[in-house]
Amino acid sequence: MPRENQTWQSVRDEVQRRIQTRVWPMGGLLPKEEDLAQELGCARVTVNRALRHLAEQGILNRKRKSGTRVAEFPARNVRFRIPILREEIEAQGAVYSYALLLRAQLAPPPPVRAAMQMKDAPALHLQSLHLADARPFVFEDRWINLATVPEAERVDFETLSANEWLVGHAPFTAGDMSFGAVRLDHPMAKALGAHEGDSSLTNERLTWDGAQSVTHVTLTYAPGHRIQSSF
Amino acid sequence: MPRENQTWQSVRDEVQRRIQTRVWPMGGLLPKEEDLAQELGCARVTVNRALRHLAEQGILNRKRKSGTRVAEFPARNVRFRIPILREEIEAQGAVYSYALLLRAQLAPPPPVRAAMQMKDAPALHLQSLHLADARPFVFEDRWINLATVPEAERVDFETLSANEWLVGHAPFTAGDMSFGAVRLDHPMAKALGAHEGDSSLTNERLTWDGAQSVTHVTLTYAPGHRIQSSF
DNA sequence: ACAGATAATATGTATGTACATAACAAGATT
DNA sequence: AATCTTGTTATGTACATACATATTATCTGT
Repeated sequence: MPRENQTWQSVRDEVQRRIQTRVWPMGGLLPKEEDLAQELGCARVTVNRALRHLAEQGILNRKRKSGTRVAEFPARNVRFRIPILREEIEAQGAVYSYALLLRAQLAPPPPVRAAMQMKDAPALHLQSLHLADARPFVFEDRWINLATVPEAERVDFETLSANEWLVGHAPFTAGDMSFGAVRLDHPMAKALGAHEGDSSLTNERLTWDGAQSVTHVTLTYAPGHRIQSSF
Repeated sequence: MPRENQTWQSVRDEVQRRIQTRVWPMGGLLPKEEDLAQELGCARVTVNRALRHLAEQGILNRKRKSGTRVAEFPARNVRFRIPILREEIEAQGAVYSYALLLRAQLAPPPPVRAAMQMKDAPALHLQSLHLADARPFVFEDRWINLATVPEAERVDFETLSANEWLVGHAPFTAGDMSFGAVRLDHPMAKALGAHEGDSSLTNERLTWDGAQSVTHVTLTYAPGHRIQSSF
């Protein structure tokens, strides 16, 4: 029996076409992989890969035994690329620079301490500014768990940003990230070269190495900054 | 020759472990799939799947012939699940409700028209509010391209939100999304039950069906709202 | 020396096959 | 009826193998 040598991408496209043209309505059940493979003239594994890909994007829901259905509400999974700050700035053709504003060693305030799940041990607190073409781009407020990364205590972070040092020295296994908006208070506005009361995008990250927290960062972008993605 | 029946997940974990423990330093070259497969006692395809997965997350860079390297700057791809508003609200245990504030048919303002790449044809303009437990959750400002979705003209959107109607009636093939922050002006603050000058997270989406734009939305969340993700 | 053809190589993917696993269904047991 | 057991089924994944494709390295003729 001749196979027509479909690629998994072509299967994906055909499936998407059938969803768009309502051949398979929202919430509807797809034929099983085996039948689909036979109909399209390819191997089941090829269909499997295509469907798995669409499921990862949130377009299909798959469950063993029950089968594959078109997602009722296409809660698409949008992916944002989160580069290191130097890269983000240089990618837009600007010159990157960095300034350390504060370096202290003390117990973090309760909310941070709770989020990082650490005892009342001291942590390293850093505040710094990342600039694009000498204009403030983002303000970084960071806590580093010295129980997890003791070497950080001996780094001065004057020339190398914690952002980059940690990437090279503190591996992590998992993390959480969130975006929000914040009204700039006077000192933050001053640091960012903006006006008090301006609105900024903030990005909060918490990383873990196993069960131990590594670092907690809050990035406050200069007003007007957006993060983008395509899907 | 006995295979040890590795799963691709176990290969992924082992690779991640070696990256973390600096067995394979940042920017370093990994052995080729074939060798790795032999070393770990599994098939090359299994290694392929594991490495492909890590590359998708931005942890590895792969290029034909050149091989696989540990990403210099681990620009991890963070995925956000973007559900329909009703789902997002009900998922947090609140009662969903919706109110249409404005419905008009006119040519969109230049920035929107440019983004949607439409002539000076009229579009459908909708403003509405989505509420969680009767408290404003997000303000929606939407333009619908009537050249692409003419049926929208005959829908009143009084009870069914455009958010949900479009999901069921206007398929799209691609889209862009961005997040930003905005300072609330007086009318917007009033609509959201907030104060003028408060800071809100905004989410802008533009969807396409092939070369034609479908809809352009700006969501303005109530102050304090954050979007989250794990990685 | 240089441009263009050619070979070598690592990843990418398609196939047939086999078995694992989750989830539901139906039947057996209490 | 409630619970436990046992099938059945569709997806999930592992393997050997073969070939495709992109990219680099090398050779070759001028």
